[in-house]
Amino acid sequence: MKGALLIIFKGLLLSNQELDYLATIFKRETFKKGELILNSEQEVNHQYYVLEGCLRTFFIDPKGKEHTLQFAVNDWWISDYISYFLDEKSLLNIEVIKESTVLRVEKKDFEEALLKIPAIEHHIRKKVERFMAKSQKRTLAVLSQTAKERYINFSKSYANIEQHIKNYHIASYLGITTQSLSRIRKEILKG
Amino acid sequence: MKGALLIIFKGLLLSNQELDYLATIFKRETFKKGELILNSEQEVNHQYYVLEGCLRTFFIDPKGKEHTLQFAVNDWWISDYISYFLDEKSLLNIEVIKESTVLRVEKKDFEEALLKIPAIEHHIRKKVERFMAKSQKRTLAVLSQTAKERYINFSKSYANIEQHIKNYHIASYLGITTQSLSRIRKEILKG
DNA sequence: CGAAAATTTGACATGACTCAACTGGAGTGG
DNA sequence: CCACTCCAGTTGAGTCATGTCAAATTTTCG
Repeated sequence: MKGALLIIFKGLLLSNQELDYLATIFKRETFKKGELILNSEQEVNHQYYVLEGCLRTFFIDPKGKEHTLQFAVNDWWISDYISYFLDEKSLLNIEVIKESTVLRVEKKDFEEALLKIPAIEHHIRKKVERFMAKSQKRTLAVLSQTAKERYINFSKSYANIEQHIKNYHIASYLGITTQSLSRIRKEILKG
Repeated sequence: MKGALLIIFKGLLLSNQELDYLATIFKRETFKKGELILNSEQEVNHQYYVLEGCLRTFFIDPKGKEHTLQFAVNDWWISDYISYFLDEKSLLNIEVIKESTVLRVEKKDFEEALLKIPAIEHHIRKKVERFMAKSQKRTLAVLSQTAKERYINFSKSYANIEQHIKNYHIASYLGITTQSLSRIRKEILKG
């Protein structure tokens, strides 16, 4: 567990005592491909750090269509952050795309750790800031780019995970149908 | 200035000494309607806290079309956070929609303050978290809702600012043209 | 191998865009 | 006080990107 913590908080100089304490609040869990590990309608009060694997959060709209908000692979955090950060009822689902090993931490415990260890609060703030800037970039992409442009950028940014995931995962991330994605790919191949 | 700081950091118990220190890093500025207060192509290393007024950040895509990312009114922060948080070149512009009074703070100074006063670091982390969750909500809205639905939700959420802003500001926030917005409104009026 | 799931293809529908013309206020100045 | 201009907003006609529905094909995996 301590090894994993060194990965999460790499760059920080934590004492052995601090690491021991942190080790008590993270629980290692393993999930199989296809599992839905979050689909409550209640507030989400935990998050996961991904050690290994691939997961996604998605939203099911009133018409039943899925929209993927985020993929998470090694060294990413994942949760329903809309619920977690705003203390609202959960809207999102988390699906395990590839067998995954994660560290689960409860909000209550994590908040306590952030208060006790200012270096971690600082580290996490920086992480959330980058997360938020990336989210804004995504909004801009959806607003300003065509489906084809978004797909091309997606392929570049997520080259490493594009193999593991289904086309309908990509389509639902890009905000298009699988049929459109199929046509876009065909068009790109033609040149 | 101290009064303004009490608004920014309301809920925090700051000593007089801390307030004096903070007062040295925030500079009050006033802008007139129509001013463009950010359109550099360099990294953005400052942000604004809005005391009074209304501003927006927008992106101009390669075809010259504007996309509004964020409106900011009283008690909001505004900057090109894509540049500020990711240390990338600026993509965004900030336009003053209504005469505004803001407090400007440099990133260097602000980061120092966050390190010196952990209570502020904590406060700001919580703020960024909510900001990020709202940004994710926006992404979901753009992906899952029709233009009409987005407009209706916008009207509800921003009822207070809808009067001040032009239709083309709203349209560029919703990701549609002014013509489409005009048609949507007509349709809504008909019932 | 065979069934189920995923993807592709075709025909058609539709929401939103583009371009261009028109309307209606808000100022401005003679 | 009217004529003029400018800007925002609206309307119309045609186009285009993407969606829908249904069927065909390919891939996956028990």
